[in-house]
Amino acid sequence: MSLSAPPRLRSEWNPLPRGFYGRDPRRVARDLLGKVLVRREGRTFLAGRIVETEAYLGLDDPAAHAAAGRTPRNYVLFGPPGRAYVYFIYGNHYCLNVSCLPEGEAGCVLFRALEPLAGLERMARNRGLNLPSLRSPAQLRNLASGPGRLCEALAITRPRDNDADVTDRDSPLFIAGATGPRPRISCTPRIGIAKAPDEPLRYLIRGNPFVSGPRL
DNA sequence: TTATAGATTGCCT
DNA sequence: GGCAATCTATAAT
Repeated sequence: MSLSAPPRLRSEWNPLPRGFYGRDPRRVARDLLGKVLVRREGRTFLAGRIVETEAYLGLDDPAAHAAAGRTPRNYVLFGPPGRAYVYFIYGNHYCLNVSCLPEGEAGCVLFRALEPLAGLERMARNRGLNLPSLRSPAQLRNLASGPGRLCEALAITRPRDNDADVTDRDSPLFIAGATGPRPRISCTPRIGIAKAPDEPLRYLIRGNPFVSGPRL
């Protein structure tokens, strides 16, 4: 299924350094594919391989929350790189981003889909699914495919997880590197936005079944 | 103070 | 494919 095999053991989840995030969001979005998003819930660890991301460029990107300038909602985007930006949308769902670019510049990457690696039972429960449904390939695909589903599976909410440091292995939310060959990547327009809909800023692992929406 | 759109999802026909 | 759910940020009055 996947060309590169991400680590499934907690001891091998080593956070990426802050410098990884202090770059152009397009580069970060592409390089995050294949990496591992790790969620700690008490003693339980949930993890998934990042298979789909979108870049949001900051003040000059009309589709980005940062385009409105710094507000109480989006202040994390203007802070140091490598922090979680969590927001609530459509009265129903949370979405997870990570801040990019040096402090003072507001770019970010939206996480759109995960391939579940660890804690699948807990994810299913968080999503309101029963455990037998995990045996259905379709249900398994839907576990964390989509920005809202991903947050529900990992129980990511605001304000609790907003501004979490994803470079700290003791954080409730961090991102670990991966070994093995780099995944094959496709680039498409972003999904679900009305402004700047044609910019090719969505990145995905080619052919991966956990990607949401058009797979290309 | 009121109105509206929104980086989504799931259920309906 | 259509649309309601349901809250927040921001724009308009």
